[in-house]
Amino acid sequence: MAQKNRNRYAVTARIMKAVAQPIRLAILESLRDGDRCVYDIAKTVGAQRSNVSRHLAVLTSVGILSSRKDGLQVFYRLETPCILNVFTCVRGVIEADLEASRQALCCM
Amino acid sequence: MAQKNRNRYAVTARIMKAVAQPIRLAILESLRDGDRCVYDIAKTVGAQRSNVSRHLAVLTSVGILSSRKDGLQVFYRLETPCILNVFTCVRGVIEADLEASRQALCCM
DNA sequence: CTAGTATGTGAGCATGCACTCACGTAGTCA
DNA sequence: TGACTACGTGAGTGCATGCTCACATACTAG
Repeated sequence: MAQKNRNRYAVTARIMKAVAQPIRLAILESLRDGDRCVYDIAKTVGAQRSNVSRHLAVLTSVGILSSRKDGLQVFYRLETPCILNVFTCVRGVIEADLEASRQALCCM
Repeated sequence: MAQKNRNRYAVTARIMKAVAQPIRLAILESLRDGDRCVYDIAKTVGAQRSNVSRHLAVLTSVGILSSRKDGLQVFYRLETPCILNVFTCVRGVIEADLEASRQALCCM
């Protein structure tokens, strides 16, 4: 049971780590509206293509993205769009932080 | 605008990184039902107290936890329980992965 | 076949991070 | 005051990770 939980935490952490990186978050949002090729993603995100290629590999390895080759280009696609919900989750944390800061200021 | 997004991604990634770690996920779940002291958390999670203490500091620094001193003990509390929703988000990804594997097997 | 383009990848480097050990600090109890 | 307890933290270590450069690969167009 404890072992099962440990495993569950490991898997969950692995997926979250794949997402918990600024460039990779940008990549995910750039794919929100449909498939795009590496060159295109790199331009939007503002990073080097070789670097973006590695990030895409990480996201693909945990099953969040899938790729499809079309001629010279490789198109990446959001396989599990539900991952974008983490933005909402984290937004909750950020807003709570802001609220806490506001309260702290009010009481001074 | 692009700068603003970059900043947003950085903040989001920082919070997600704070959570994307097996022990810290275990800590969060152990606090689901109420405040607990460090010694207690360490016992549940199965890690050394000094290590747990550091993890607690990380989670506190991003505003997810808050601490309260009571005599010898320090009690930690889930300040933003909504962060537990990430478990649901990631569960979606895991289940999609499983489904994909199943489909792949069926087609063989 | 040749030139050119989009992508992936090995190597190397710098940085960050998780973990442990040992010690310091703050509080309790006799 | 002195022994004990819960907690935090500096220092050191080993490993993971992000980035870049250069090159290999796969495909297209002429």
